[in-house]
Formats: sequence, C-alpha cells, structure tokens
Amino acid sequence: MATSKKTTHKTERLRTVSLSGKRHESFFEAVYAVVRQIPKGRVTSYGAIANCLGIKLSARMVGWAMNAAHDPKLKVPAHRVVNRNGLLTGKFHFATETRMEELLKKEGVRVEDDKVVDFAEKFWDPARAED
DNA sequence: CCCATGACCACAA
DNA sequence: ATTGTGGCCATGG
Repeated sequence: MATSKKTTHKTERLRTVSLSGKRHESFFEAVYAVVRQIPKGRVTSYGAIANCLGIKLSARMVGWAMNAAHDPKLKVPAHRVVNRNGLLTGKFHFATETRMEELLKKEGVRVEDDKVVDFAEKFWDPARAED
C-alpha cells in the first residue's frame, strides 16, 4: 500500500478533537480541561489524560500541552500531572526544581526521591471519576 | 519537504 | 529490574 504519509492529515485531526462527544477548539484546551478537574491532593498521569481524550493522540502531546500551560491565567495545576511511574518528570520545567514537589506536599501528597508516595492511592483517573 | 526534539508509554530482550 | 526500540502528534529549523 501507499507509504505516503501526509502531514496535513494530522493537523486536520487536531482541530477537531473528539473527547467524550464534546468538540473542543484545540487539543490544548481539552487537556487543560481535564487537568483542571484533578482534585486537590490527587495526581494523574500524562497517559491517563491522553487516554481520556481518546488515545488516538499521545501522552507526549499532553506534556507538550503543559509546556504551553505556564500561563497562570489558564489555571492549570500542572504539578498534579506526573508520569505513569509517579515520577515528577516535569519538575525541571517549573520555576524552580523543587517547586512541583513543594506544591504537592502542600496538598498532602508525599513525595520521596522525586516520586509520589502511594501513587496508586493518590492517582486520579480522569476517565473514571470525571465529575 | 525532511529532520530533530519533546514534562510519554508499551513492549521485547 | 534495566536497556533499547517503535509509536504517537505537534512544532521549529
């Protein structure tokens, strides 16, 4: 079969992201919407968010979206998003190295060695308890 | 248009 | 358990 991959196809898909039957203006907004719903004292993973959006995308893009979420106006608690390992992989992208960890600790999330303690308990699945 | 990178994830050895 | 590779989509040079 044809091995021609058209980049135009991808861009088109991004414009209309179908998540839970709702159409968002952009992929980023969709991600923000999910992250904002993460309860205080809980965390989730990039993959879980991507999964909630319809898996078609990729966990990488979720992280990329966070990269653009630095605007405080967006009110995106990026510190509650860690990787599937419970590791604070994005801590280096915050104002300071310890900022993410401190924010989590303030919410009652214990962090040890850049990793969320009792990650399984603190984990919040957006596709499961999306309220 | 081709190439390289990225706050990831899953699988194979 | 650790390491390597592929896939995923977007963005920038």
